[in-house]
Amino acid sequence: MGKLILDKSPKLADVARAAGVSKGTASNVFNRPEIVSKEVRERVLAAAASIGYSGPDPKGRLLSAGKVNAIGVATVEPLGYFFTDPFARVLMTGITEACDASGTGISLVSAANEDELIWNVRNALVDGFILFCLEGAERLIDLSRERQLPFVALAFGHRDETISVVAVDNVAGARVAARHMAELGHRDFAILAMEFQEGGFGRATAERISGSTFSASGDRVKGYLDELAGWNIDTSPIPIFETLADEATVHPALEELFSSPTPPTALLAQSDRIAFIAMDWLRARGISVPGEVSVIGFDGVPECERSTPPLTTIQQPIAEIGRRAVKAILDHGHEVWRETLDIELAVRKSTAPPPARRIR
Amino acid sequence: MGKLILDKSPKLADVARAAGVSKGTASNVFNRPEIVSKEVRERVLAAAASIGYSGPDPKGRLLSAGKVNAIGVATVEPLGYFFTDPFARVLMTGITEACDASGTGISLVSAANEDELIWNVRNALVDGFILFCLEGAERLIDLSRERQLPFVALAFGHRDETISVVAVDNVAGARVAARHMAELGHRDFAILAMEFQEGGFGRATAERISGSTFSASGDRVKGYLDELAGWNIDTSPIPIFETLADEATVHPALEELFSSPTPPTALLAQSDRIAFIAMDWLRARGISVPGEVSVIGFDGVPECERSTPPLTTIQQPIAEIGRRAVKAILDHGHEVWRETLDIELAVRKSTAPPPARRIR
DNA sequence: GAATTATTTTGAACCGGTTCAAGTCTACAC
DNA sequence: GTGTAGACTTGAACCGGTTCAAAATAATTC
Repeated sequence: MGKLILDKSPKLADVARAAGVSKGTASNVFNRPEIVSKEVRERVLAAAASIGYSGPDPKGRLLSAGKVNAIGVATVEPLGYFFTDPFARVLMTGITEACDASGTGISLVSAANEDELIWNVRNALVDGFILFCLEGAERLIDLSRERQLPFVALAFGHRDETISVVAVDNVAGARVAARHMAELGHRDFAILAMEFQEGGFGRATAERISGSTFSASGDRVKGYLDELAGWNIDTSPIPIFETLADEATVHPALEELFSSPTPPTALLAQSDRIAFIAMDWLRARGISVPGEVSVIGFDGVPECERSTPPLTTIQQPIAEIGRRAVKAILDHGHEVWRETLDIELAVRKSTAPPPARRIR
Repeated sequence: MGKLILDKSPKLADVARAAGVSKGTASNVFNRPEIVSKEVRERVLAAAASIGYSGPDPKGRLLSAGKVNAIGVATVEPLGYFFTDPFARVLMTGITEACDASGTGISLVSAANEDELIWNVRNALVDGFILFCLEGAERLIDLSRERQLPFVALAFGHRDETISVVAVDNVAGARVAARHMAELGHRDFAILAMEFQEGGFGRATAERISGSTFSASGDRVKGYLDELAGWNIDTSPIPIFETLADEATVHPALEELFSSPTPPTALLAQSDRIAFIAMDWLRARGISVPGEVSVIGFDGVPECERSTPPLTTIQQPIAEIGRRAVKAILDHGHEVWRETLDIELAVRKSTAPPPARRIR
């Protein structure tokens, strides 16, 4: 009955002392019990039980083990983003599948504000990062690079060839979207784009597009225009509106477009979200989709099947992107790993030939 | 130009040596720069930059800091559960809100199989656990207790008074559900219950119910029956079917119920999920809801508003449960914290008075 | 110029484990 | 009785930081 009072939770060394063995042996009892003699093993276990020690603290193990066995999924958004955003949710499904299969944990890294994000990325206990590069991609990438851990950027067709990326070919996807519309006979287009540069919206100028920081939006515009040019359509008058994918920035664009004497018959939306907002607005205005206006989205979130009308869109292999990202981290670590996945056209009910009077 | 080759990533000690200061000072440069003289600070930073050191490794800090600054959210399900299950998603929304507000990270702890779950719970780098106790509650609770970290169980009206719990009053909720149906005039009931004991389904016996391991289902049955007894309804013939909340176990129950000469006019479903499956089945059979049969759910997931018809249900404050759980961990640590939140009846379109011919 | 006080810096202890080369012990063969 | 392989154990080094009392240095006061 040595010390009766134990103010701190017991540690491995206490167990070892209580059992009269070395720390090394005590450690083995918990991690490689088979190499310890039965007798000693039981003695150590008994000692552990008697002083209330319930196995090695992972915090201690971590340092020497080096590996956390978890990957961080990071984004510049509040944490709730992972559970509310449709795209993110499907992506997470893919990520979780791959993590489950490999016994890897997931840490959500994110923040409401810049300072916290920095702290969170710097201090996340993870073996690598998957970055949702929706915006603020640069910051996130810089921070991750600082950590000197493997990381892979998603949905980010960045020019920087030195970072790992799993993404789709945005130019090709946009071409497919535009081709679909052209094949249906449309000739009057408008583009509802995502941000080209931080926080911008409104009618977009050519320089703003070419100087886009967020390359996905720039690439998609390029894809649309390249394709349409191939159909002998003069692309220069096609209006391009930059939006933040919310009603506040999409509605004004629509107002402007549909107050024109010759409104577009085909709306090329750079994301499903933008397309949904547009369709809601059109319905509220009594403009029929696809009767008067056809709308095509981009991404292929599950909601496309349930919208009214169901949205024709460019389907990204969202979950697959997630799975590949995990593999990139786990199997390829620090090596630069770049993968481009195929997209598919998913035709639903929001696209049709233009109204007869508008066929030229 | 001392050592040109650096095979391992530099550590704080290397920086200190390179800058000619003590390790303690180097540490201060990164954590409390204000107490270090400008001159020394710059020298250390320069040394760090020159040998490629990018700030203290959180793995090292962890040990002495003690706190991870993250809480684990655990369940006995594959990781994808957090992103696909509607109830879980709303819960996570609440949890993320509270975590965002307090700058706490989230680790998802979960597993496809038992062994992995044990490993994951034992090794999760977290300051506490929130347990989704849907099933396998005991295991999860035992494992968490072993870790000697604060934890709180959700949606688990466990008898064990020594664990922290944030939940709703299932008995009261069920009473409200039954009362609503009774007030509408229903007298012919059937109960579609969740599991009472691991993996069970089919017609449930009284002993199976009273011996239920998963108390939520038992409590809800109790609530239904208590309330109905108060309406002078003989509760003994009310059929109670245990289900796994999937089609495979709900459909047979419905087959049996609706092949009877006097099928129920009121279906008390213990979860929205069960209610949705029931409504789908009824629609497929051409049985009108709520014309011929009224259905009430339990939980209040967002889908209730979009089902056909929209589901009348017992609304749990799901997100609030999540928020409170985080607070329980963060603010109350190891102390036993028990909270019972109020439920609300959400009347939608799936309940109505019984068909005239069935009013007694 | 000595005594105080404020500001920096140091160095050792500590956080809680894991690892592995070297050492001890046992058993069995010759 | 000696040699040797096999089975356990030991103990020190290490993982990468943080912390804080004490020492050193600088600035102020009288």
